Amino acid sequence: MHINCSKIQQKEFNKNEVITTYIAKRNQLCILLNGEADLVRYDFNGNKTIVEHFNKNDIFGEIFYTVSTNNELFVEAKSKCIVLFFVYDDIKNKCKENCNFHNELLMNLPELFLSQIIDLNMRIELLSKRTIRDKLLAYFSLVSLRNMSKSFAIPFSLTDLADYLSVDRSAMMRELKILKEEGFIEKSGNRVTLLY
Amino acid sequence: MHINCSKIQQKEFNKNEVITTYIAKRNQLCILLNGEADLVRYDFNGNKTIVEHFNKNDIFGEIFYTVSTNNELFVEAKSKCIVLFFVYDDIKNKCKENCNFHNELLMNLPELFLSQIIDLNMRIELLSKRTIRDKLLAYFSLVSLRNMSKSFAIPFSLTDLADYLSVDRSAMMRELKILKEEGFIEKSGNRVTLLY
DNA sequence: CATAATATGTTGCAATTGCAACAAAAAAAG
DNA sequence: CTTTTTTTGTTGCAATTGCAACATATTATG
Repeated sequence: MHINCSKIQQKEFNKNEVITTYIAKRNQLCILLNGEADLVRYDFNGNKTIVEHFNKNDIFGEIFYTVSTNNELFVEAKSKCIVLFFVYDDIKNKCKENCNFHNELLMNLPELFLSQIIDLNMRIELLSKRTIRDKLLAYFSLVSLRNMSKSFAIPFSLTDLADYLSVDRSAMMRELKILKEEGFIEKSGNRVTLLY
Repeated sequence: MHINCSKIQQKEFNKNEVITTYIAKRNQLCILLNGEADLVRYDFNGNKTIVEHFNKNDIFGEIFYTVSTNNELFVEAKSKCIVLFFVYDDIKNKCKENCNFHNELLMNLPELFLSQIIDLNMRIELLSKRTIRDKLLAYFSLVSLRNMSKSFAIPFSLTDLADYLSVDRSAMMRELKILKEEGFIEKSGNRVTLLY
């Protein structure tokens, strides 16, 4: 697909490159056309949180954060990525060049936003679990549902999973071990099988 | 405003009444025209979480939860509420009665969804804080920003605030006391002043 | 206004979690 | 194929948190 609108930018990123930093002034909306990326935050204690994990066709950008969070937020490529950059005002107010791209995006906006909301609500359900065990089990049942199988590969390194669940890695490893010992799960490498 | 479409329902609720339960089959979308309400979840351990707190013009409903969460979710009126009930398909596929209401809602959907996303992202930021102290401080700074003042009333009971931050109430009370003792905040009743 | 129900405030104790530090394994880089 | 870097796995210990059980204050309700 060829982009004929001067206001849309398409860029490529290599693994570990920063795709964008949230400055919350430019009203940027991005679409991940290809690859995987993480939205990452470091708080003032140096704790890293993987706020979201993006796959093909996921959207992200400053427009989702108005109130300043005083923490640095940035999106990092986890593999080779192709990203489209829009300015939200050009979508909302209809691009003057009246290009297909902007119009089509405007049509799809509700569906895109809706799937984003669904993702965020699942995220909140995970984070609101009180213990590491409950977070792990909730996360596993989610991935299991997605893959429609009791056996699946965690799409994260375990280090990243801890940052995603917002818990200490070593404490999470300990809990994983206990879950194995108690016969709730089987695990080898990043492959998990639910035994319940 | 008079509703001329037979597919839209408007209902009133008294305090503590259940406005809707999420069954995730009816594709329901609701708009809170008046009052305040909480989206509440109880997990299998009996822990209550206030997932979201809704004010006038906020939206909620099943459409935001597709993947079954196996936990009971319901919306509870915290004061007298007036609520509009839509079915999302009637909005998306354009209502056959071609009523103003559905059309207008369709127009506003992106903005409504967007503000929902912004709310959810702030929620995630709170929940991903590692300690009760950090959750409290992040929450306070949020309310402070909203009210544009270092001094503000918490719009929750403290019991509800604990359920909102997903922490034990007594542990939260303890932390509040320590924050007072260490001179970070002043607090009397549900009125808090930030001293930093 | 009396009574019931709910919310606030407190504490000891046990369980969970985070931190620090390390060894071993695996993956990436040259 | 070596070397470097990152990830996994483990543990002791300290800090944080949750639980249970209260007393008191405040708010609803008849």
